[in-house]
Amino acid sequence: MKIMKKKLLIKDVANMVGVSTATISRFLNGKYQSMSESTRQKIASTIESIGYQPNNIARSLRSQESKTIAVIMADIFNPYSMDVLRGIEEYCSQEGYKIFICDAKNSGARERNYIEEMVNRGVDGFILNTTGENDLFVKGISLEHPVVLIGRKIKNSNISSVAADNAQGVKLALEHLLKTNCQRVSYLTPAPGNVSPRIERVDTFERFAALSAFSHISFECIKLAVVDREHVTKTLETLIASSSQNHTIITGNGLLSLYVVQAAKALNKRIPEDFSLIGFDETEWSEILKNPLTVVAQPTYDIGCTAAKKIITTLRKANESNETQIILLPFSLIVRETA
Amino acid sequence: MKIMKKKLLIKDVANMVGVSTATISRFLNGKYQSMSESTRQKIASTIESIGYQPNNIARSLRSQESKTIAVIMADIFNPYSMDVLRGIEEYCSQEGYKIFICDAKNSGARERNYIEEMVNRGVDGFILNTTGENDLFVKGISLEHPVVLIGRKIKNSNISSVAADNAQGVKLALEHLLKTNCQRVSYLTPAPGNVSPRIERVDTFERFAALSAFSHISFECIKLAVVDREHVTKTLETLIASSSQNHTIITGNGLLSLYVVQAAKALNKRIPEDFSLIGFDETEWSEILKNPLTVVAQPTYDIGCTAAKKIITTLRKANESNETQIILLPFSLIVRETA
DNA sequence: CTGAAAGCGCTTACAG
DNA sequence: CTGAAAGCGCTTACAG
Repeated sequence: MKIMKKKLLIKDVANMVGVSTATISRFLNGKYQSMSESTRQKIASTIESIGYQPNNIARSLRSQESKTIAVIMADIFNPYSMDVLRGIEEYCSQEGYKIFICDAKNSGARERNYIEEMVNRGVDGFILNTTGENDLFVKGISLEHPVVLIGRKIKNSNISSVAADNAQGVKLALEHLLKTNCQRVSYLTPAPGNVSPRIERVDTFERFAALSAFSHISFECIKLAVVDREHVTKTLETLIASSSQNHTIITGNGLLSLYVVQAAKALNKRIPEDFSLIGFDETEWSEILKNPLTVVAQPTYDIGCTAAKKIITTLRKANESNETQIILLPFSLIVRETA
Repeated sequence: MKIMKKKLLIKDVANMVGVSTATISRFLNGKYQSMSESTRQKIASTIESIGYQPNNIARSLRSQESKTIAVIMADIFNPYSMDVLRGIEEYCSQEGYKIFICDAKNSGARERNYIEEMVNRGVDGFILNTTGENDLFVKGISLEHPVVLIGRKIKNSNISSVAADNAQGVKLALEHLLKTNCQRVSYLTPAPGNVSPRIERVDTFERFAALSAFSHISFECIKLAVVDREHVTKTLETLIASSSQNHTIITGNGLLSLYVVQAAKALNKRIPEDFSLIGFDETEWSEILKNPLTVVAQPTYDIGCTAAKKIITTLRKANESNETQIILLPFSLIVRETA
């Protein structure tokens, strides 16, 4: 037996106060200058006492804004994504925005579906950690809706983006190696495809490899078409078989770091005794390894906050200047024991 | 320079096809029986070719349903929550529902705000991993909106819930210990407060402690008012100082497991040489420890799917029977090396 | 099988 | 400072 206390409407409030719905609406939207102090107070106390809350669906339909932002992540279950989301969520909720979180599961098709669905749900803007498979489509969307990209860029577009400074991150890792007696570096990365940070890092590695300061170190980039435990184990096995002394492996993300640590265990290799390891991205477990993991960490939480701030600022300035910005945030090196 | 291609409306489609908007609307809602085969086809091909997509805000306002479910988690950044969310997301998206994910950050006040906000945004139902601080309020909500609880229960209510079977989980852990020569068990848990699974586990521990089969083992429950690394380290230090032989610590969640492992490292204690450890909840890093962690794991993904299924079924059956269900899913024991 | 018309609950020019 | 009225983009009884 459901006791449906009838939902209160704006006209109920209007009747109780003895004014029109227009005035109540003005109150709800904070337009206090356009009403007398006394009506203002009457409305305030009435709403307070009966606990009226406006229907946001109706507000959105009429005002064409929903105070909602769609956040579409390429892969939400990556720890990187989680931390970024935390930043986005915190900033948005503090500014009165709600977020739709969508997981593209690394599929361009899913990503497109979500974007369309969110347009139809009237979100005010998008924060996109794009799969890299929808550059053209996303450019199109950005002409009609505010978009900020996180972690990934789209070439030849004027879409704002917030990301870690990959060139600086690679530099940080390599300069650290210069202080050791490292003679060989293998960078393990998922196949870059059209994913901008992966491309940037590989490019930076290759630039450094050509530098005379690094001439005593041999470089290689290993691009994994499939990232799972089995493939990483096989790769590591080959790598170690051919291993010279003072070999450092750099892993392109937290998942790869995890797989390498697992693979080393399976192959009975010790880190750093048998090879050194630097991971991109901080992980929950970095510190609890027998030898804690040395890591080059992104400011994930900041990336989230900054992206949220950028989109909300854009929304507020509406059709004003709204300049494109590429915001780069620095990595930090956390030296522990594996390198 | 924004090129706003004017958003297509239902009346545009109606004009193009040469029927009324009512007919288009019927098509959109799949009421094909109430139109001729030929209009149906004309509408289908027109919509397809111009790429019309209905405005969901308007649909929601009019039809009073939004195909949206609010998921409010006590603490989203708990790995447990993440896995449950994955299950919810997958089931919902497959059924055409979108979800709002909210993080109460373990605050009852935030939880209440989110619930109200979501009501005003017209969600069709709630999946709640409640903080335990809003039992009365949630009961009230459940009279007016479909609610399913996950992981946590509300006493004296007839709200459906999906959770792991805590009594069975504790049993699993303790029966495993019976096979070792364990003589002392310390169960580390966040202070139970009004959080049902914590209470259930403590109760079960105490029931078992009283059993003759366990009479050779001494039991204690340690309820932590604050859960952070520092407090756990202190607790562990005390615990170990007083330690008899064959001491097993059981941790009440993944975060506690992490802190205990870190604390052991800091205190220079080895697991399982100095004490054994069983963690509630599987973690990403269980396998990469020097001695991989023995764990009692919840079927998190299943919990999510099951909860999503329950709420969607309820929504579909509308005002039908809609029976209250308490669904208990089993833990599984993963024996590794720490116990 | 199809359409005219009312209405979902708000907001906002417009007029006073 | 305030209200009457139109309208956001759909859906749905009702009538035919």
